[in-house]
Amino acid sequence: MPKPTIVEVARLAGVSNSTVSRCINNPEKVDRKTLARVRKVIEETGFRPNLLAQSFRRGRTDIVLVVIHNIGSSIFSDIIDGIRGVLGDRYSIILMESRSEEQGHSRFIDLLVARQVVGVILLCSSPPFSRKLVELDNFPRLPVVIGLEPISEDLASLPSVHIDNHQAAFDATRYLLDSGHREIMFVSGERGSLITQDRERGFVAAMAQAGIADGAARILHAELSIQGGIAAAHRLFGRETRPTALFCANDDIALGVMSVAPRFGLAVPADLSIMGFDDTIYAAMANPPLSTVAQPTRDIGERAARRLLRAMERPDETPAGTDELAEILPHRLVIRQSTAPRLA
Amino acid sequence: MPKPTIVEVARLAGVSNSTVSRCINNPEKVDRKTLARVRKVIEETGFRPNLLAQSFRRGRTDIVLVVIHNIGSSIFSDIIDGIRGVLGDRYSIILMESRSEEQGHSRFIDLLVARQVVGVILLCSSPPFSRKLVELDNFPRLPVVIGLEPISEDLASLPSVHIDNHQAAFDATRYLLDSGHREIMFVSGERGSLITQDRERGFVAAMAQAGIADGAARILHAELSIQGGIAAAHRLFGRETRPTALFCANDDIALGVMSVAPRFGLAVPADLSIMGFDDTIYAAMANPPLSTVAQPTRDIGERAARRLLRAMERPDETPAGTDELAEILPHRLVIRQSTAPRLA
DNA sequence: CTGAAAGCGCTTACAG
DNA sequence: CTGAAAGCGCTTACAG
Repeated sequence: MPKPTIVEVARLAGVSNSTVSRCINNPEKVDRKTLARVRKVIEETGFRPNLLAQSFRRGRTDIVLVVIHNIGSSIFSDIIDGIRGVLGDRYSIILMESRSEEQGHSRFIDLLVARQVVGVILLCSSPPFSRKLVELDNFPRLPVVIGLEPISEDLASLPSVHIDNHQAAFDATRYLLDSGHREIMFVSGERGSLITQDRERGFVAAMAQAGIADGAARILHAELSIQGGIAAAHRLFGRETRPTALFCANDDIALGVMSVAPRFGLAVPADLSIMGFDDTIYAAMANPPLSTVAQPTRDIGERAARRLLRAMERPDETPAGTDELAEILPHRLVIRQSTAPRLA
Repeated sequence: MPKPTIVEVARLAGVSNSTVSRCINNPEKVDRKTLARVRKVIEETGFRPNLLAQSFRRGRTDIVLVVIHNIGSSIFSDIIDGIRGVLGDRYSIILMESRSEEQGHSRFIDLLVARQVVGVILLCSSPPFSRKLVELDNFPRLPVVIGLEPISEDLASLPSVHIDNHQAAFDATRYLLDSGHREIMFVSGERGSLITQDRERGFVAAMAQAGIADGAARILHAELSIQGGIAAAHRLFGRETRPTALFCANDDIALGVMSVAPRFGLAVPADLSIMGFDDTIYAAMANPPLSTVAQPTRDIGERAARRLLRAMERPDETPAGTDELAEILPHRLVIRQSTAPRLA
């Protein structure tokens, strides 16, 4: 048997389509008896409105798109929990990996332009996305909020929720300096992203404040992954002068470095202190447990979702008008056993 | 200015809506000159078909839903790469966490019933999903393929792609036995899932073959996470007789156990051999690197996608007719340094 | 190769 | 509180 439509329900209940529609969407506007009768028919027939038709007719869905870099990264898990907690009941959340865009399987723009989604939370604002979004600005504004990563230049007008990456990198570097280290290097992320730049400036500033002027020369770029960390370690430990402390742009890089260190005769933290970033669940599992910079992931998700909610509910309101464009959340140094005072 | 519709394009190009529609969907059926003219207008106006209208009209989308347990788990990353490689150009892939279902933010059924998706790949077939799917069977069949986990009883009629979990657990246990261990325990997953049962039977069988009859008594149930491993370790190491080897249902459990072992004075692998499951990227990073059972993740993704493709393209064909319902892929023992022969 | 026409399943003013 | 009617933007036989 074919799926029942609203027409069929109306016929069986002896009312008009309009009334059935109201029973679904505005039950308070319907007479109690009518409502009961219609609901009974809906129950009996197993009718469910065709969401495709509904969305089409209304010109909007109730789907929020959350873009992450890749699903393998555990840091997104908490953020998305936060998002779901805020958006959960009213909106569906679909996930998209920005990675897939890079691979050329691009549905992103289709989703947006076709108004298949009502809002977007960008948990990564890497170049391919930002450019595409900007190219879209001749289309009606779609609410977009950036979480986790600070905005790229392209997206400077969008609201965002993230930590102060400059300060976080400054604090982490400062901690290593205070532990007596001088030969510190920063294994940073991919060149060019704003988040990377922020952190690099924080690193350089902390080094400069400690009287080390060539901070910028002590920055290495790596892919933000275990592989990236391993590759960086090989470049790093092959040199004549080795650092005594390493600050890494994320925990995966730090774990990669840590796995390679023994092969170069380096013990962590005796010979080499390592500091990560993100405080993923694997940081605490490392041996030795990894010191790192924690971000309030769940909170980032919740706040990003709240801002998106506001933007979706009041599309007329200029985001800049409400409050600060960027919402800055506190970070926290988590000191474990991968860092230690420099041996004299 | 409002978004142009097909009507507007037709007017500007001096043709009918039908022709514009053909230019988009069946350009080969349109005169070259006409096509060029229409395409020019499309270009100039920036027209893009409203996918919502398109999908509604066609009664189908081009969206495939992939359900994973949670995005924090790195094992899904490769699988989804595989899926995307096969499905990528023709279909959009959206991800859904089954976790969110458990939290009650259920959009799953809506997505299916409303035909907002044309196919589903279930990378977890835990109870809430399987039950809901089964309840749906009065609705038109939606192509569904199960990957990674073997089917649950509820979903016995669906095609699936996975390793032989019974054999894999048997092989892993056998390896520990061959290394001289007798006091082996299996830290299994949550009770009741079919994949767990398969592995438990494999464990018991290997133990029995080695003359250890009480294998079933040597099974512990844990949540498939680092936390689960930590909790299991506390239960386990508090006992009087401690095992000399542990086989864990996934790498996260193994890592959790490994992180706790030192607190009980247990060195890995000297006092305790630990074997994981899945070979996630973090297994190789552990200290000592974790021995584990590798699944051909990318291949699982690709094959699941191919089966789904076939099911979507030939909806009439009974899945059972094509070939075996379950496609079994080879697993592989990856022996690193967390396992060692039992000390005499 | 092209156009006129019907229709997908809903929602939404509008009138009563 | 309810119904008749129009219409959202497309696609698809059908006729020419």
